[in-house]
Amino acid sequence: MNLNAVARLAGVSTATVSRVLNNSGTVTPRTRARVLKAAAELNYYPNLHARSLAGGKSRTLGVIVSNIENPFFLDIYQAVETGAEARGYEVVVANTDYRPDQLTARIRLMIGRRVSGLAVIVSEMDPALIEDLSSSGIPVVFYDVGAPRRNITNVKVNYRRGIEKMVEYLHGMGHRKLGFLGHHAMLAPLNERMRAVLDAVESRAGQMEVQTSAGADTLEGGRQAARALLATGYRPTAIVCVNDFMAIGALRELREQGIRVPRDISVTGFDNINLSEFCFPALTTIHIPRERIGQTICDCLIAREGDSPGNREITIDPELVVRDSTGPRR
Amino acid sequence: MNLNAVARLAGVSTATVSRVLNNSGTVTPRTRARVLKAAAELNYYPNLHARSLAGGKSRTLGVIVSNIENPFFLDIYQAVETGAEARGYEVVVANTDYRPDQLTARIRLMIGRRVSGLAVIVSEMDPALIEDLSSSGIPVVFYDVGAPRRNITNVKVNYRRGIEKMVEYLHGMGHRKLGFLGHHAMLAPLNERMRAVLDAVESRAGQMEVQTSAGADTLEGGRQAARALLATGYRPTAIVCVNDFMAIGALRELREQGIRVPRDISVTGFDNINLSEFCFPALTTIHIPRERIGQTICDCLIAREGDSPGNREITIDPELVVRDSTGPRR
DNA sequence: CGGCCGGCTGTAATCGCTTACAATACGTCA
DNA sequence: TGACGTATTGTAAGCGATTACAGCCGGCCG
Repeated sequence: MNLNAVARLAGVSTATVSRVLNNSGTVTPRTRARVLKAAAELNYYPNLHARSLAGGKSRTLGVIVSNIENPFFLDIYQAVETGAEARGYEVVVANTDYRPDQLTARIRLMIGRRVSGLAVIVSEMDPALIEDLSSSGIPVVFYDVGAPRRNITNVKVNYRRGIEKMVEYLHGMGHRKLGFLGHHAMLAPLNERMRAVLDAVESRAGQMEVQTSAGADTLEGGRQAARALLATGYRPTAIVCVNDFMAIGALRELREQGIRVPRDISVTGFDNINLSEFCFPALTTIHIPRERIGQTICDCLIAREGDSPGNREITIDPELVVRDSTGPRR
Repeated sequence: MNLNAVARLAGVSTATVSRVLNNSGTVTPRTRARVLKAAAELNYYPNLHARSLAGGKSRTLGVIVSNIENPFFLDIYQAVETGAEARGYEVVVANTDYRPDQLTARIRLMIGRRVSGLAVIVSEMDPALIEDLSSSGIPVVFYDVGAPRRNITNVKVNYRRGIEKMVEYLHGMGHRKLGFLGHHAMLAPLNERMRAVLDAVESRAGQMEVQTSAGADTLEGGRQAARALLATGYRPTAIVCVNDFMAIGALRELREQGIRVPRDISVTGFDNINLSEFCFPALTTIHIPRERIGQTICDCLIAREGDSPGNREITIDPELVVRDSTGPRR
């Protein structure tokens, strides 16, 4: 079932069929109707591969995330999708599970698909890959990693600032012994987020201390990280989690150990995913505007005529949201 | 950056390059090395559109879901992804938000992409679309809707049975006044799930009664549906939710109204998503084996040589999982 | 020494579409 | 009536791969 078949049935040339189907050029209403009728009759759907091959553009955006199970990433994907749809673009999403080899494979795949723009929302990036992408020429947005280049825009969240607000808040509530729960992808000692916590604590040296623990970036991972932390015998009065998703896992572990939150231990998240309001107790967290990030990504990737893509850096300043999972030290 | 460029740089023909890149045919180790070097040097990534066009196959599976925000759908998608990856296939996912027009558009898109298989995991289907898909000839799996055809397989969960188990369990716990929380896509009076509840209650006529309420298939939707139900003045002793996701929303509403679960009201979910163990109280629910469903879908869509696709119906019998959100009536 | 065979490469058709350019038709105006 | 501009349609050259088929070359056998 191809253009040719439709053309034959309608008694016109393929060019005309193409024009009708794309609303381009000029076509008599009569012919247009004939063509549409033929297409419908044959149950014809244009081959999009052929279309992008011939047209040289795919009208498709790629989104690569570390863990689509974590609502934070899902929200960003959905925001991009919304923006893309409004502009007549498709979105394809891929997951890396924090695995560097997967990241490489996914990026290859996206380049192979000749996406017209690519958003890479992952925690760590091999510089070689950045180089690859940069030289590929397609507009790229990196989230939270890398530096602007010709065709590369960076969206950064000021995590450091967010963590500082959080630690300051906890300090103000009298907390001095902290726990920090991260996920494995953050084990790298120079990880931005972990560093931010350590630095924030160190800047109040002598007053505060912190111990860290890690698990997978899942509910269960958060639970296990909490369990591991407590199993060491360390007794923090507040546990800072790298994100809300893991915090919810931690909440469960504490609940099952009979530790009351926030009475015995305060718990904080990060991201302010919807779920953070629906868990019990509702999480104190840091708000990251995922919707805005998604829009920004679209704006950068789908550059309007004459707009040059890339070479910008956009920073987002996160805000503290206090709910029920934190309270004064007792 | 195309095959031709690589061929020229390597001093061979495009056919040879193609053979090297696909590990097909026979190529001297020396030439192979030259080609690979040239490809690497040029930063060459094959154009997948051209590839599927020429090859006539896309090695891509499509998955269409109603609401990817609901972990139930996400889990199925991920399971399909896992199975597909193991077989060297890609997966593209699309969301309908329960909108029939979106469903049509997404199916068109998938056909346009010439996916080699399509899984449609949505609640309602226009028969015309089924017809369309059937005649398109691509292997299709419908979840929970439609009937087997030449190239169509059906995976069905015996909801009726699941709901019956649930109602029976609640009845056994002494509950007589039920509430049912659904989502809007189920408002259609002949909806399978709602009917199952009504039937289960009616079969115990005179003893049990039920009132229903609906919201969006989101956390907030569950909360609002719960609020709406209670706002009518109706006081059920147990609330049955159409799925876990909405149940978690309902839990929040009850908590905020000072209604204790399960002391004052029991709450049940459906699906047994991971979250159902992590919310508070942990949900009594019905287990739907998402992983197995995903595998089954892969098995059906990626038929081995000589295997004829479609024309089967697979039924899954769900199981009751009792946790902390339900208890005896008081 | 000629013919044949098998391993390696190259040539060119093909996939289904877009699009620049050519061709045709038709109405208008002098 | 003939020239001409405009609106509509057709012709055919790509887009970047795959792949059937043909060609070439060296070795082996009779």
